[in-house]
Amino acid sequence: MTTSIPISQTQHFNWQECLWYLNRGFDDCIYQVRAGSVRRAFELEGQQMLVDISYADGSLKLQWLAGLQSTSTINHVHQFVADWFDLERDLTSFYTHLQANKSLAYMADNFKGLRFIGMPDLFESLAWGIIGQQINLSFAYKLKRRLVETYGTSLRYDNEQYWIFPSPANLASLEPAVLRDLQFSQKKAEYLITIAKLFADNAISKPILFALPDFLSRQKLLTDIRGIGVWTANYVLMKSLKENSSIPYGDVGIINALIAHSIISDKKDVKAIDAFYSEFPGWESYLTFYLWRSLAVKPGN
DNA sequence: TCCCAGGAAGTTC
DNA sequence: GAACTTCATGGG
Repeated sequence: MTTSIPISQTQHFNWQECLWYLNRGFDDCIYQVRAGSVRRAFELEGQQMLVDISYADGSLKLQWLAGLQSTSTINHVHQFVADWFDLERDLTSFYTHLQANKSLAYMADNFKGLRFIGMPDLFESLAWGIIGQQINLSFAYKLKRRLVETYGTSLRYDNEQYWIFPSPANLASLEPAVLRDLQFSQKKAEYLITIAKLFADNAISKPILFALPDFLSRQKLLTDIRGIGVWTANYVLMKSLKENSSIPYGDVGIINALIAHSIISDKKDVKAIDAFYSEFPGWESYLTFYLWRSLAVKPGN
């Protein structure tokens, strides 16, 4: 059976752009992009599900290939997908800001309809942030795949295997040495296990973060955890909690994109970076995402 | 070989 | 506090 999720502001929605970003040359083990659709497995209350997501007539269509459709599973997956593709955003103001900047105006056309691709699962988002620290993205995706294929769960459908990110409980009891075998550094192994324990003990969760009064208090809760600095905290707040004004300071990708657009000339010029971002109040996270998008090049473009 | 990767923590001055 | 050092390994 198929279910449907409406999209706000469909004039600023381009499904092919979103799919292209998902499939932009990195090997993410957590979903599979096909022609016109993406497939992803979910797990809720011990139930595994597989959903094929496509676009038609102003809404996303979810075809349930496997797993139980109940009120709770449908609600869970719908909320996840709406967050994943930022379906409720109105980009009109963002594009106005882009067009006001000579160097970036092209993005409002070239990337039109690309929604912020989020990571709704907070644990996955934090784990991914830690994995991605200071290593190139190709290697980071390899580490993620090894982690998921060793400690995650999966389901088979139509001769394909669909992986589900390991639960905190499954990682909390590990020794760092077994992650070292997957080529995690000692520190990343320790960080990841520590965070898995915090999740397993319910010391951190989306509701806990959302209950805090503002951005800085959420950031502090995260950076007080060993292994999470400002970069990781702001990355996660942007990708998972949909903070609009989060800038992952120090991000190599952002710096390279700003240099490529002749917006800064020195990676240490924090003042120039802040001045640039101040042109996009409320859209700092989107701007960051579009800068990352600019680093990936479409064949033929 | 050398330098860089979508950093963080610890140490030194 | 700013500036190094260490971690750790793939990729160009």
